[in-house]
Formats: sequence, structure tokens, C-alpha cells
Amino acid sequence: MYVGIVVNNEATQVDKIFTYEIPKLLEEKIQIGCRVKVPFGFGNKYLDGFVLELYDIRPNMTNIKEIVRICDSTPILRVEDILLIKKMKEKYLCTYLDCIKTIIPTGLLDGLTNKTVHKVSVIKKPEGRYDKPIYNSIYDIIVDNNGIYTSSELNSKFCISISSLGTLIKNGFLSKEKVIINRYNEKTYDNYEEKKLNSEQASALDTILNSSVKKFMIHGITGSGKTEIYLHLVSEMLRLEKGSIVLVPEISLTPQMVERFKGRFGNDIAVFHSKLSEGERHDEWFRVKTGKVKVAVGARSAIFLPMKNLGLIIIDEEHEGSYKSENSPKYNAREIADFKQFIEGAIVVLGSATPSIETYFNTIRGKYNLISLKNRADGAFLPEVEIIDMREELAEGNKSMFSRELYKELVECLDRKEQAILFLNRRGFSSFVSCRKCGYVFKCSDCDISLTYHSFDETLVCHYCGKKEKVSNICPKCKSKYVKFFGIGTEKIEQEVKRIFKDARVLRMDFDTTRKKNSYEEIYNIFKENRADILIGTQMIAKGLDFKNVTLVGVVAADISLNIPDFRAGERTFQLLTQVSGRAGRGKKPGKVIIQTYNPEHYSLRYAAQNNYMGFYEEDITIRKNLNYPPYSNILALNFSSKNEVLLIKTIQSIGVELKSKLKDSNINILGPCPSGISKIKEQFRWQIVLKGEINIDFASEIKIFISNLIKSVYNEIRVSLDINPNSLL
DNA sequence: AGCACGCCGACT
DNA sequence: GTCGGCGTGCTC
Repeated sequence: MYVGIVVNNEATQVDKIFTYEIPKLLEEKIQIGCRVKVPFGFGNKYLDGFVLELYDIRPNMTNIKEIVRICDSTPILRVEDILLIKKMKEKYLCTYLDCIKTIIPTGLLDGLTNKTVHKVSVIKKPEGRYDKPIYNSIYDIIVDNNGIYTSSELNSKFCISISSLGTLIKNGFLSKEKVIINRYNEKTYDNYEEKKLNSEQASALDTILNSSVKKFMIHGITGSGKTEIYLHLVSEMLRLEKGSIVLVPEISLTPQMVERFKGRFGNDIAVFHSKLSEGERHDEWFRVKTGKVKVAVGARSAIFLPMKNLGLIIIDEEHEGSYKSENSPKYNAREIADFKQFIEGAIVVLGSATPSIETYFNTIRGKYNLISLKNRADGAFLPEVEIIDMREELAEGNKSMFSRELYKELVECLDRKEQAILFLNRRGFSSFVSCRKCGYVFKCSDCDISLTYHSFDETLVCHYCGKKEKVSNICPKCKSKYVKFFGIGTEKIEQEVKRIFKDARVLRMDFDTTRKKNSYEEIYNIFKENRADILIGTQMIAKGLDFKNVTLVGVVAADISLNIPDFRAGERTFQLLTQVSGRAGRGKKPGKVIIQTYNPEHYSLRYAAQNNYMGFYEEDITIRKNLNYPPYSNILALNFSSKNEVLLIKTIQSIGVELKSKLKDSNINILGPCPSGISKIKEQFRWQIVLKGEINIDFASEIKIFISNLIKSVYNEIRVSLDINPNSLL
């Protein structure tokens, strides 16, 4: 017998299936998906290999080596996983090994296994010469704590001598048994009562469970009770003895979500996210793999959990950027869900209040079955949203970061002893230039993308096409001199709030204050228990959080996300504003949302204020069509990085020329070469070339080969990575 | 990625 | 005549 295996070696040159022979002795045991040890290369160094294929007849080749041994008692990859790996390799232009390492806990390859301890339990009462008070008293203690403690625990808890224990074990009165320790969190939660579904929710549930199609998009306004539908779907799957995978964005994998699922289904669900240790990750994976749990809740990577008899995949907040991986394989969990639906036949349910433009486009074209939820589940009203024109505030002499209206509402909110959220929709860097008087923003005429300010040479640069302009001090539209670049942070708001509202208890939640493992939960609990009045934060407070006493939400500067140099800036802003608005008035009290901006006419703000998704979609999709952005085209980003800036620029310029001549007769647009939005990360300079047009897998793969041939001579100095339809081009 | 092979200049 | 520089090519 022969097998096709992939070896655990990162080099792209050995990213292929190698044929090995199975020794007669192992023929019975070998299975597809097994991890094996094989001799590899000239030195016959032993490497891990993964069996992806089995062959009965000897392939036509010489020099076939034999595998040495099989590593695990059961295969670590299932047949379904291998189909998925092959599909991913093709789609994401990555190596087999990248895929394998993404779908199994990598600790497994470093020899990580279940953690075990030896616990002491009773066999029989001491007799003969061991029937003595000292042994009998030890025996009695063990009877009361049968199989609970290890020898050393018994020693420290009950002062039992280790040597006496040893004697009893040696003579067959007690035994030591190997017990697997669970490294996952076993904290128990209060029961989360099943809620009765309203008619809209009930009909959604019925449609999903009883139609012949298998893919659904639930478009439900914030507070329409999507989570309760998810919980009911999972219950139904449990009744049918099928498994469920529930994905939530990393950022909203809040204690609250876990609380609801564990509160409803108990500890028999796996929780999977990026902050788990290798050990915890392994144990949760193992519980799924062995069928001990039938429900998994987790962030992006949980999509790969090897659930037995998978019946349901839920992707909540489907539009979230965190479903796309930034590392190779650069997959999107939505696409993996599609593959899994094809391979394992599960129902796929996407849910969002603000579906991504791509998904809604696909829904309209019939790829997903649309389910709309138009009412808030608890009958609460959507908050009143008001857009404040900061240009007017300036004209009337208010130069502070708070408009008079927001100030007034904050005062009243504090008086009523209710809570407020101040939201800053900042995403990483953004340094656009705008006019404070009329709201004009400097944009690229070709790409409709905000130009980025570069202070060292005082220029404005387009990150898509590389076009440069000298910065002007006078606004081209209103000729005023209030041209400034925009910069504001959460700390600055915090200072300002503390200065103005001296008695208010202020909390800040952003990347800096949530770095420690449980800090998120701490801040969340302080605010939930009403021990703070104002919560200031970035997008991490925009979603999922359910605080009944919040009646005011202030968006301090909507312009920040509106002017990120990305064609999705409008979409992101609409999503963020809709979500953050949903934080207000979730209890019985009515809520109010105030959005401050220098650009009140912008369609993203207008439609967000009206809570009009369809209006927004129509306008945004028209822009996409006119400028040929996805979903009307695909984008292939070629990212180059190197420590050697001179070499990088020289190389990428010549690659640009080669690509232009190669693609001159096609209808593919070439943008760049130009420096990436973040032009230097960890000593590495970054440049990119962006291709836009009808790009399919074959074309992307052809480009990949073309580029790797061009950089062959400098391959150890310049790294290239390809990303199809990246989240952003920063 | 490693590792071996191979072809060229410097050295005991 | 041989030691070692690294450019090239292969790994079942």
C-alpha cells in the first residue's frame, strides 16, 4: 500500500504531495488523515507528514521511502477536512501546510496532548498486616474522596504521608488512575431562560428548518432578537443529534455571548477564540473532535472545528471584517462556511443588521434566502437619531469637541441618573485633510478615496493609485483657511469629559485599556452594574453590549471612519453608526443618538440616522458599479515587503512595468506600485500593486507564478503575499 | 528550508 | 593537489 502525504516543512518548494510506502505491519492501521513520521530529504530527517491520499497500486516512480510510524491512534484530519484543505489551497493560493496548521490546534505538532494526572481511588479495605489504624484512617479518607485527589493533594490537604499511600497502592488496596484534566474554562453560568419567540422570529425559525434551500441571510434590525433564533436553531439541532458551530466576531465574543450559550446549554459547549492558550485550544478542539460537545461558539477559526454530523453554521454579524484572516490562508469564514455546506451539508445562517454590500448583493441574486426581521423583539422603539453639523457649531463660535446639543443631552442624562456612551469610530490610523468650515475632504479624482497626508514632504497621496498632490492651505471649495488634518483620540475625549463633568464617573474602553486578559470583562461589569456614568470607547463598544440604562449615545466625530482611504469607508461607517445607535434605549426608557459631523449630507450618515439599510445599499452599490469595485469586480492585492527599501522600490517598479505589459490587452486595472497605507511594519518596508477587474482563481494563480519568477533572484530579501478581495488596502 | 553537488580561486 | 566559497537544484 502507498500513501500521498504532505510534510511538515514550511518551504513552499516542498509544498506538494509525496508518495510513501506503508510497511506491511502498518497496513491495517493506516487511514486517511493520519499523522505519520517519515524520512525526508538527503539526511532522511524524520518529519511529521499528513496522509491526504491512499493508493492501492504502486505509483510509477522509483525511490519510494517507507513511513516509519503512525503518530496518533485516530486520524487527526477527517476526510471532510482533507477535501476542505484541497479546496482552500486552490482558492487562497497558499500551501497545504498553511491550511493544515489553520484547521488543527498547532500545539498538537509540538507534542501537546491531553493533560493528565494520577488520582487516587479505593480498591478494597486494608487487610492482614495492613489492617492497622494508620492505614484504615487513610483508607476512610479516600473512600470519602474517591478518585478526586492526587497523592500530593492528599498530602497537603489531609496530611497523609506519601509513603503510606505508596504502600497501600503497591499492595493493591488503593489505585492510581490516569484522569484527563480539562484546560477549558468550567465556570458555570446562571440559567439563561428560553424566551418565547414572537411571530416574526417563529416564522424565521420555521423557514430555516423546513425549506429545501440551505443558505439563509437574516437581515434583522438591532434588537430584533437574532440571538434567540440562533439559540432555538441550536436546540433543534441538539434534538436531531446534530452539531452546530456559531461564529461571532472576535471583538464581540463578549462574556455576554458565552453567558447566554452556556446559560442555555450548560458546559457542554466549546468556546474557541484567539485568547485561549495552546492547551485550552487543544482541549476544546479535542472535545469537539471526540464528539463530547455538539455546540461550539467561537471567533473566525472556530469554523474549522471538526464537528461530528454538522447540521448548522451560524455567522453572526456577518459583515464584520474580523471574519477575514490576515494570515495565510487569507480565508473568509463566510467562504469556508460555503465549502463546509457543500462538503458536510450543514445549514448556513448569516445574520446582520447591516449586511455587507457583497452579501446583500449575493442575496438579491439568490445565493442566500433572505429573512427580514423588522421589529424589535421586546417591542422597544428604535432611538431617535440626530445629526449635528459641526460646521455650524464652528460658525457660531463653539470650537470644543462637543456640540451644544450633545452637551445639553449629557447634562440631562446625568441628571436623570442614566448612562451615556461616547463613541469614537477610529480605526487604526487615518490622517485625512478637510475644511472645518465647509466639510470639504481632499479626495483622489480617479479612485474616490480620501487622500492621506504625509507630513515629511507635505503632500497628499492616494493609496490606491499612488497619485500625489501638494497640500493646499486654502479650501478649494469655500476658499476658507480652516484646512486642517483630523486627529482625535479616546484619551483626549476622556480628559475633556472629566474637565467638563467633574462629578461624572467615566470609563474608557479601547485597545489600550483592554490589553490584559480580563480587563474587558471588568470594564463591562462596572458599567453594567451602574458603577460608571459615561463609557468612552472605540468600535469594541459598538456591538453586542446590552445595557438597559443607556439612553444616550454620542458619536463624537463620524468623519473619522468616513474618510479612511478605502472604498468600503462608507459601508463601515454606516455599519458602525447603526450598531452604536442600537446601544441606546434597549430597556424601557427611550434612547437618543447624536452624530457629530462636518459632512452631514453624506449618504452613509443620512441613511444610518433613518435606519434605512435599503436606501444605503442602493446608493453604495451604484458607486461600486460606477467605479468598478467589488462585488462588480475582484481586487487582487500584491503586497511586497523588505528590509531593503532601495531594492524593494527598484524591484517593484520593474514588476509594475512587466505587469503592465503583460496585462495591456486585458481589462484589468493596475493601481500602483505605491507604498502601502501602513508603509513600514517591524522594520519591513511595504509596497503594493493592486489589480482590479474580472479576477478568478486561475488568473490569480497565474499572477502568483509570474511574480515569483520575477523575484526569484531576490527571493530571500523580498517577500510577496497575495490577497484576493482584502478587507482593506492599508 | 536544508542539504548535496559542482565548479572556481587560494592555499599547504 | 585540496580546501572551502556559494550558486543551483532536489526532496517521494
